[in-house]
Amino acid sequence: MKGSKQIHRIFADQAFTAGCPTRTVLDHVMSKWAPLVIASLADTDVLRWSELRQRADGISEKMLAQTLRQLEADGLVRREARQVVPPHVEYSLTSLGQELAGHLLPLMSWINANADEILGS
Amino acid sequence: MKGSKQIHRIFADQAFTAGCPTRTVLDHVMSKWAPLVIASLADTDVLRWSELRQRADGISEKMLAQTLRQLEADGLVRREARQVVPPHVEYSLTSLGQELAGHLLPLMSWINANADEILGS
DNA sequence: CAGGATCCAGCCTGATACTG
DNA sequence: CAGTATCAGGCTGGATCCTG
Repeated sequence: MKGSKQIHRIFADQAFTAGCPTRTVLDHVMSKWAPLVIASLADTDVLRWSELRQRADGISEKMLAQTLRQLEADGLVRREARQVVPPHVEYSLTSLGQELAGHLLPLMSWINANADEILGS
Repeated sequence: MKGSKQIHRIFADQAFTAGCPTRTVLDHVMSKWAPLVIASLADTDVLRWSELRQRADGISEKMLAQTLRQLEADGLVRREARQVVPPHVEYSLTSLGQELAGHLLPLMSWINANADEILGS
């Protein structure tokens, strides 16, 4: 038998084939801005719209809205709006989102540690 | 002091600001196809072009070429071509690429395990 | 403050053809 | 087998303006 030395058998069943649910979620999580939003919320627990715009440096309002709505629909981010004037909306991670962040943050830390070497080669 | 309960301080220095090297690497690693290519190589050690096309289900030849060249330039993937007819080219992860895969595979495993719950909500 | 609506540029994809 | 070249089309993402 060949290639059985790895622990993580990612492509075992029908995972990560085109159109598969796993692929859909992968595209959501690996989208351009989702990692930054999730990491920001993991870092600070609760953030408002304007704070998220600063953390995810360079994001447009459109993409912040789109990313937040997507993450909320996926049950990864919780949105709480207080009915006041001016509006006050708070975003935070759900427990599922925190689980995800537990895997995402180490990856981003590694990128942070190795970015210069990667681009320097 | 606020927000000091997390271990991973992702946004500590100037990391992940727009145009920063960390952001560039993040975009490479989190691109649409790079995760699938890296996971495929982590799974099977050595793969040829046609095998990679099957693993990264749905990828076009153009994007496979682009993704492989990017990963090779970043020092994450090694390309070895034997000068024979017909051509025989092998792709594998560098040690740096294997390090990355070590963080990427758990994330993808988690996605595989939770995809249905995420999309079902 | 927290978005929604709109328009436009660029990237991605798909198809096809060609090369060593 | 392992790609490169080209072109058309659709979709994503960005910039700007507008609203409760």
